Amino acid sequence: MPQSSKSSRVGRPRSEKSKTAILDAAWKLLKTTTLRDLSVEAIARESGVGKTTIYRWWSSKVAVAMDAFVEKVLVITPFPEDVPAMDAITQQMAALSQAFSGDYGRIVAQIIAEGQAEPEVLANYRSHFLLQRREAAKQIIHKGIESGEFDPSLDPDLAIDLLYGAIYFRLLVGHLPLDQQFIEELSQLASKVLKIT
Amino acid sequence: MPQSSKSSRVGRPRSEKSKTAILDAAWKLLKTTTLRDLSVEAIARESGVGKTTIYRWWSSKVAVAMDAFVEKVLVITPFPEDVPAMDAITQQMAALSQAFSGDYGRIVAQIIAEGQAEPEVLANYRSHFLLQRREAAKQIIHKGIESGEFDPSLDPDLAIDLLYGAIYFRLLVGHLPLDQQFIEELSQLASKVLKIT
Amino acid sequence: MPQSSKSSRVGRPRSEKSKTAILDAAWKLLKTTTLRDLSVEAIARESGVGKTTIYRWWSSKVAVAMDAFVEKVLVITPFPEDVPAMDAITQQMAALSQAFSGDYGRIVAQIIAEGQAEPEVLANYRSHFLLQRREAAKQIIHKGIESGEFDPSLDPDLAIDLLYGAIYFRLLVGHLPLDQQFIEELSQLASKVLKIT
Amino acid sequence: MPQSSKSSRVGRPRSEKSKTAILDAAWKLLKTTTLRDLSVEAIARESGVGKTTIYRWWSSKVAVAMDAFVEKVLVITPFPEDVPAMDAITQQMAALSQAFSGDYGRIVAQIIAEGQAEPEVLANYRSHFLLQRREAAKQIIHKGIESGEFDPSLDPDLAIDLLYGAIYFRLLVGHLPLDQQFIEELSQLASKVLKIT
DNA sequence: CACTAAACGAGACGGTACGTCGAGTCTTGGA
DNA sequence: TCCAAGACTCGACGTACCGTCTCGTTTAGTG
Repeated sequence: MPQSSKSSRVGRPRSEKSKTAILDAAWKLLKTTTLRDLSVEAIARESGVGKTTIYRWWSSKVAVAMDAFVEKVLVITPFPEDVPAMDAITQQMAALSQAFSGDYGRIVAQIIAEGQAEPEVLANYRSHFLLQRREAAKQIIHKGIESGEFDPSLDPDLAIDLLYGAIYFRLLVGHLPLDQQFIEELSQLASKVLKIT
Repeated sequence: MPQSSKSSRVGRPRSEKSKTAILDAAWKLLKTTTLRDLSVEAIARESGVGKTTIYRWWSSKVAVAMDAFVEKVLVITPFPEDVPAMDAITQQMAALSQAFSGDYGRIVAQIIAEGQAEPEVLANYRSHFLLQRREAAKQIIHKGIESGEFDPSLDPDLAIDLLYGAIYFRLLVGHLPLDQQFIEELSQLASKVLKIT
Repeated sequence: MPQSSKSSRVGRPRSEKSKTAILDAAWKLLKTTTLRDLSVEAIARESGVGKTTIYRWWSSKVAVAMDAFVEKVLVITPFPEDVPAMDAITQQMAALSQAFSGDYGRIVAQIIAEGQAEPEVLANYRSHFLLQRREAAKQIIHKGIESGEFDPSLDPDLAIDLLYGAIYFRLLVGHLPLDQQFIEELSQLASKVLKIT
Repeated sequence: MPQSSKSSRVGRPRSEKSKTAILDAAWKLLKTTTLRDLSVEAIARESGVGKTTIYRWWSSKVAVAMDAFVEKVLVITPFPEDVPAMDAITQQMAALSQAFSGDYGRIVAQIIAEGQAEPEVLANYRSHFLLQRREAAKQIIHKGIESGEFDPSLDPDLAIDLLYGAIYFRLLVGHLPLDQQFIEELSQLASKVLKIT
């Protein structure tokens, strides 16, 4: 996207003011309605921007929502460093569960929901958020295996799916809460999954 | 809703023909579009029924879809009986993964997706599908604990969230497929989660 | 249009209230703006009616304007009866000129203008207004010929085009006013055109 | 606008290339669409010119169209000289009718149409085209009166409105064609209007 | 057997949002 | 200072569905 360097340098440049107004408005609206009920029209109204301007830069309301989301919450839930692999995993899972139990989670859930009808949205979610976190998690698992802490026969992808799948499952289906007790028990069970038996 | 017994017995009774026409039409449409793009208007058009009739008996298109879904797929993926607990679990997970990798899965995913904006839909999903299967799974886990096969310190809910969460995670986020390899590895890892170490 | 008698009698009947609200609103707006600047959106807003309702019954804003116009001014400028043919013509021309010098004329001019881009509009104007008046005028000319008052070699169509063409010319091009002097001189010149020389 | 003589001589001079590109593009587009459907945007696109440049020199698309029109067709339908007044009139009317029955007429009609909503356009039409022709016609009528050919009691303006009004009437309302028969009968009737009885 | 009352199909209703187009204005860098 | 390019706000377009509202028409049972 940042075709920075040389590319088209003629014409009026994109207005940063409009861009941030749009993202701010989207974010503000997202906090009070569902992504489902959000509309491009409302974003335009709220941000004082023409609808055309939104459509010029984003393909749909969900794309706007995703960008707004990225801007606001990108830095959340990093993996801790310089701790044993097991601790890094459990601490990050705890942080994610925590984050998912608030606004952050509600919006992630809605993005994944919209993604069921728009594959491109889901693909964006994966490439913008999920994959890099999975990569980080895999690194840690590998480190854990190398240090003899984790079971070398593990498939890291599957292990991640189990541990994080539990979090997403509760987030999306809502049959049980992402509360403190969940976090604690999950950490314990994670040991069983990851460590050598 | 089923004010069965005594209540109002006067007036024209509900038309079974319309009911099935509606559910059939909904199901047919669901196979070619998304639940998102399904509309009450289209169901009415397709089934040759007045919109009013649909709204008289269902609160939304998702409610219709869920009923259509129930009618068609209720009997899928039972837990096998008279086998060791571990086998019962893995066989059922395999069956569910299999089912989720086709139309069944696509529609479940869309129902959960719609549920993000309509809590009542999600509640229906849980009460109509999820909970009874979770109950069955818990029974089996308890049986496994009693027989000394499974770890008695397990929280069955959490164990289920890990194992089935992995399936739902892949179904909803689509980062990896619900294929044969997944099923096999999942079964192996399930042992680690459930059995005594 | 009035498919009165038998035709489709199912479904909710058309709302007379909406119909008149639409025509009233259109007429009101026409008095303060141009037909060009009139919009379906504005009519809907002003009449408190959904846009769909307008589009259900009319093909464009001009069609609405024409109907509004018909409703309001259909009865204007009839040919007087029981007077000599010459007087009938001149009196009606005077009445028309008068009418055309006000709102009535402004709107007729705009309808004809819109008609330049939409042939169907022009066709409607001709069939709803023009032709019946021309027929009436022809009748009178024939009567005048029979009574020996008018020149029997006249082509009534052409004569009408000259006399009324002058009125429309001034209306549409605006180079000279449709004032009292015009009316008087036109009446005199009409004699020359119509009578036996 | 033509601040001709001395005024600001600094800065980049107006590009003749752009000017002709604009007028050519406008004319080309006019031949395939209506003036109504013509847009500044399309002219800019077609001529490879910035919209700003068009707005810098013309007030609207109609102004451009009029200029394009002037450039292309100004020299049409002069009054013949050195013939009897009656012949000069009828020959010119014939030529005008002829011209009006083709592209020329279609565009004139559309200019007058646009003029209903933009008075300035109509004023331009009158000053650029109509008035000079009317002046010429009046000259001829006066000549005819002086030569004893025409009725001295005539109001030339009114006479012109009758004769040319018939042509404009048919052009703009389209109820009858501007064909050969019309031209012939119009010439005959013109005699009756103009000559001494 | 007539009467009542609810369900039915049809389809019109007031709305909201869609995604697009063109209007006229503004803001760059280059000529 | 002009020009092309192109981004800007604005307002209207015509369409699709929403959920509600009449209509006239079944289709039972009840009196």
